[in-house]
Amino acid sequence: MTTKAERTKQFILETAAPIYNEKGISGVSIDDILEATQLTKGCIYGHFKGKDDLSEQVVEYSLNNMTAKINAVVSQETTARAKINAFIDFYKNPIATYISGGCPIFNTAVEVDDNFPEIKKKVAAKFITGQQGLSTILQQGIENGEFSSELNPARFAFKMFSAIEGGIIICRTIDSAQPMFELVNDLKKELDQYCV
Amino acid sequence: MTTKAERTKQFILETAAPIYNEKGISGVSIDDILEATQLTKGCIYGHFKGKDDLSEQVVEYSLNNMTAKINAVVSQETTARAKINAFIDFYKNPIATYISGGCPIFNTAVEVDDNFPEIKKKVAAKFITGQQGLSTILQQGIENGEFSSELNPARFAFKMFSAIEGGIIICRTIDSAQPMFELVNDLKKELDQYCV
DNA sequence: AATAAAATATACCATTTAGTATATTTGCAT
DNA sequence: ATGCAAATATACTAAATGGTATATTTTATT
Repeated sequence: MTTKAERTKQFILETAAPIYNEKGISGVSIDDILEATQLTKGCIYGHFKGKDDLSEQVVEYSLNNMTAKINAVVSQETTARAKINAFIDFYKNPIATYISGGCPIFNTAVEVDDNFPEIKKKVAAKFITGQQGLSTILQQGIENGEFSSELNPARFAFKMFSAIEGGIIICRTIDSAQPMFELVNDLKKELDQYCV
Repeated sequence: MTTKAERTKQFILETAAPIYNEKGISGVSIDDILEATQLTKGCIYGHFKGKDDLSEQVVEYSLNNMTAKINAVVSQETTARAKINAFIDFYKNPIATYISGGCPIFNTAVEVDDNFPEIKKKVAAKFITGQQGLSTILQQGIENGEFSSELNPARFAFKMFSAIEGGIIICRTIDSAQPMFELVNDLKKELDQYCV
């Protein structure tokens, strides 16, 4: 059974997550969170040591939430090809993103790069496990005969992930989803070339 | 002849640019700029209306500086192929970037997405002209027989640019340039396929 | 060299922000 | 149902931040 405090903390994390994703860590104030949650300082500071702690936990929540969602979508599929397509499709709409404000993994990566070493480590870990996950799927696709051994799993995974994340950012900035749809098709076609 | 004020303003922009690129607009305080420039508030506010104005002009300076540098590098080459390679190579080192802190176009894009509509417009314009520039180079490459007409200039340009920018961010976060070097090679190889 | 205008420095103010001490309310085991 | 501990609210403080009014210095023209 969940205690009241656990539920409140969860509620804070859930409510703060999109705000952090939109405004960025430096752009969020405690008052923003108070207003959104309709809670008070005493309550927030009862659950978090301070703003740094709050930021760290909110970002961690967003990262975990995002990767869990991706894993859920991908693991529903059975073939390697279908898994990769599911991954690509998960990201295909750059405007209406899973969590408002774009991909939290990337948004966070850009911001913490030079200034938040602790959070940076967490994002880096997500990149590495994500990259490994995609590589493994592609590798298994080669092993079970879906893909030709010409395919380099790690390199294709990196290129695909980079292009998708970069594409999202460009599309969100120019307010057009069209290039992303084309990109998604191109990436699928590129993988087609390795289908035996 | 440049006046003292013009030189001071230029100095402020130059000095502030990497700070903004590293910390982000929301992460920079006026005091950061005062400390870096060793100037005083009276001086800063003599040149800029306020923090918003300063931010806007610094970002604009960084964007223009970046695109001018890219243009310089690309326009030195004569063939379409060499121009594209020059573009790719310009971005190939994600750790030691032209301006400290990564690509200012992308860093800015991520931050202003939801909160700074005026600056967002400027970044969007850079994306669009950049995309057009690359497309035009590829198109001319087709026309002069360097590339096959199978190549879709706009789509290849978008994929390439997205992958490069996404790759930079991932590499900077995981503190490794290796995947970027591989990506750069893969992109060049991909373009090779269209060489006649 | 003198001077007006432009540029820069100094000293201050108001607001926002993070954080804390303490009071009050609420949850929950007995 | 009651009492205690946990959770939340209130009221306050200190520091940081953006901004301004005014004084001083510097630049450049005559």
